[in-house]
This record gives sequence, C-alpha cells and structure tokens, in this order.
Amino acid sequence: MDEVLSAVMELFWRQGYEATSVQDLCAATGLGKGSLYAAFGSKQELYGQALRHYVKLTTHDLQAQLLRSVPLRQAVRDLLLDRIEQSLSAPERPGCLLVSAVVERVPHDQGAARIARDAIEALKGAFATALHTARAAGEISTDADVDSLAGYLTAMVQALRVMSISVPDEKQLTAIVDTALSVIPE
Amino acid sequence: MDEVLSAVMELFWRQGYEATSVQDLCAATGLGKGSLYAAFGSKQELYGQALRHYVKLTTHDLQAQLLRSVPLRQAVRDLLLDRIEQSLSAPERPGCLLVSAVVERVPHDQGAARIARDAIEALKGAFATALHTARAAGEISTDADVDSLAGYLTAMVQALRVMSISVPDEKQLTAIVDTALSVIPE
DNA sequence: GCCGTTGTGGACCGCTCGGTCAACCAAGTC
DNA sequence: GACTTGGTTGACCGAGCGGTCCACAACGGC
Repeated sequence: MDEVLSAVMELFWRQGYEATSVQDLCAATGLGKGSLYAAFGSKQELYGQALRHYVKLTTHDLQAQLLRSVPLRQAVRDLLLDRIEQSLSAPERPGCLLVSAVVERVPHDQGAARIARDAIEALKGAFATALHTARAAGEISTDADVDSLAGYLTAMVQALRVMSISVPDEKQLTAIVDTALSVIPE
Repeated sequence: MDEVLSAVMELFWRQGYEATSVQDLCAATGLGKGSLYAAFGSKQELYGQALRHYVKLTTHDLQAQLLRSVPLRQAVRDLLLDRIEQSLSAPERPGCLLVSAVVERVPHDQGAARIARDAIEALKGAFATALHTARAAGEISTDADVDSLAGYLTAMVQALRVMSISVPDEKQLTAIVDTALSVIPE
C-alpha cells in the first residue's frame, strides 16, 4: 500500500495532476485499473492520498532536521540548503509536490486544498516550536515575534522550491538563503 | 491580437496549461480552431505567447511601482501587498501565471523555461536597479549586497504568490511581508 | 474437492483531446 | 461579374482520456 502510494506520489510529483493519466499510474504501480479504482475511488482521491503521503514524509523529515541539537539558525540554513540540493540533483522531479498541488489543484479541488492548508499549517507549527525553544534557550532575541517568523520561514521554503526550478544556480540560491536568514534576530 | 492574447492568458492563468483545452481557448477568443492554429502553430506556442504577454504586463507594472518617488522600503512593501491583494480579491485567478508556468511547464517545455528564466532575471534586475538607486541616495546602508537582496526580493514575490493561495489570510501575509522587509539594512 | 469471498486485470464505454483540412467567405483588382 | 487571395470555419481524425464492469484467479474454511 505504501509502495503503491510512493509510486503514485513520485509520478504526480514529476508530471503534475493533469499530465498524469490513470494508465501511467497503472504502469507505475503494476496494478490494473480496477484495483486502483477499487482501492481509491477516483483519480482525484488517489491524488489526495498521494499528497497526504508526501506531506507525511516531508514534514517528518523537516521536524527531524529542526530537532537536531545545533543552533537554530544553522539548522534552518541546512534545511533550506538541503531542499535546494534536492531540487537541483533531481532534474526530473525538481519542484515540490506540495507547491504544485497549491498552484495546480487547490483552486479546483477542495480536498487537496484542505490537505495543502493543513500541511502549510503544520510546517509553520514546526518552525514555531523550534523558534520558541531557541528563544527560551536565549539563542535568539526575546523580542523575536515567533509567529511571524514561522510564517516567514514557511514562505521561504515555498519560495526556494519555485526559484530552484527557474534559477537552478546553487550560488544564487545560497545567497538568497543567507539573506533570508539575516532576519532572525540574534 | 492583443485582446486574443489577453483572453488566452486569462484562461491559462485560471486553469493551468493541461486543464485548458483548445476548445476552451476557441470559446474564450471567439476564434475557430483553424484560425488559432494558423496564427500560433500549436497549443504549446500559444501558451508561450500568452506567458510572454503576461510577463510584459506584470514587469511593466512592477517597474512602474518601483520608480515612484517614495522610499524604497515603502515602495517594495506596497508592491508586495498589492500582489497579495490581487490574489485575494480574484479567487478564480489566485496565483500568478509565471509561478504556475515555472511549476507546471518549465520542466517539460524548453520554450516556457526560457521565457520564465528571462522573466525572473528581469524581475531581479528591476529590484537591483531600485536598490542601487536607493543606496546611492543614502536611503539604505552602503554595506547592502544589492545582488543578493534583489534575488531575495524576487524569491519573496514568488513565495507570496504561493502562500496567498494556501493561506488566504491578509493579516498573516502582511506579517510575512513586514518580517521579510526587515532584511533591508537601513 | 468444493464452495464463497475477495481482489485483480484489462477489454470496453462514451467522450474529449490536440491537430488537420477542404470548403467557404468577404474584399480588392481588373 | 470573374478571379485571386488571406483569413475563417467547423466537421473530422486517430489517439488517449477517466471510469466501469465482469470473467477469473487466489485462497481460507469445511
């Protein structure tokens, strides 16, 4: 089941929703149409499940990176650079399924909209927790507005995903990350 | 010709590339299929022209906003808030054709990739010019790294376009803008 | 060995897709 | 009025779409 969802996720990630046909999905999963429809109901619902799967994986990843016992600023920097590295090293799958879901599906698919909104919320929450911890530890200024900073960092993650596609230049992207990080008050 | 491109742009903007059929485009432009194909060659090329049209309009808009004789920081703030306002007030057309082009088309369409890359470059250039002027006028610190800041602001524009779709909350978005702007050294 | 059940696969459905093409129409020239 | 010409049209094409359905394989209980 999880392997099926992983294969489906991979395909939607690479090709987007509309450009991926149900036949493609059958080929990728090794399942027949009937089985796919019996298990998931429709292409749309299948997409929803795949998106949920993606969110689960990436959120888990991100939280793990934020919980490492390194200074917050460095943890965030590593995290953002990792995302860039991922995009640049996998040219066939350069973006982020969540971002393309937001852009391509959210306006027309309430289910996807819900999942995406929750995912963004969770992302922001993870940043907020990490920022709180860092602030309590005296690592960043007590003036820091944790909520705004968390929203800001969430936006930066999306930004870098988009920029990595159109400007696949590690140097420029790294400069953006470092500029972005200078916001966090010491 | 420009009205045709505007109608086409509008439709691709609202629906994305794959979800828009040639028949939709005929209905929106009032032209028959033959005329459309005679004038543009293929759906892909038509998309390219529409994207170019969009870029021309929005780049012009943005440059005008940056050239107003107000402090740079405020000009940038107004500009970013305008983009948010646009997204929130037009729910059927919430994103940005350029962002969706980057996400949906760039990995599979070299023509679109070229147009998008050039557009991002132009965006960055416009910010760089404005930052240079502001620095020369003593409005921002002479230490400011204009190139990095320009890239950073370009990324922020993309970020807000994505965030406006998934978190359509003006207050949160404004907080992100203000956090983002605190990067610019006084 | 023989059922009932569950899950599978792929032929099949009506439909729409992107793209083509021959017929057609108005306008200009003589 | 006959002819050319540039642009327009929509019927038409093969292919592929999302989705359905039923014959059939796999398998545990008896």
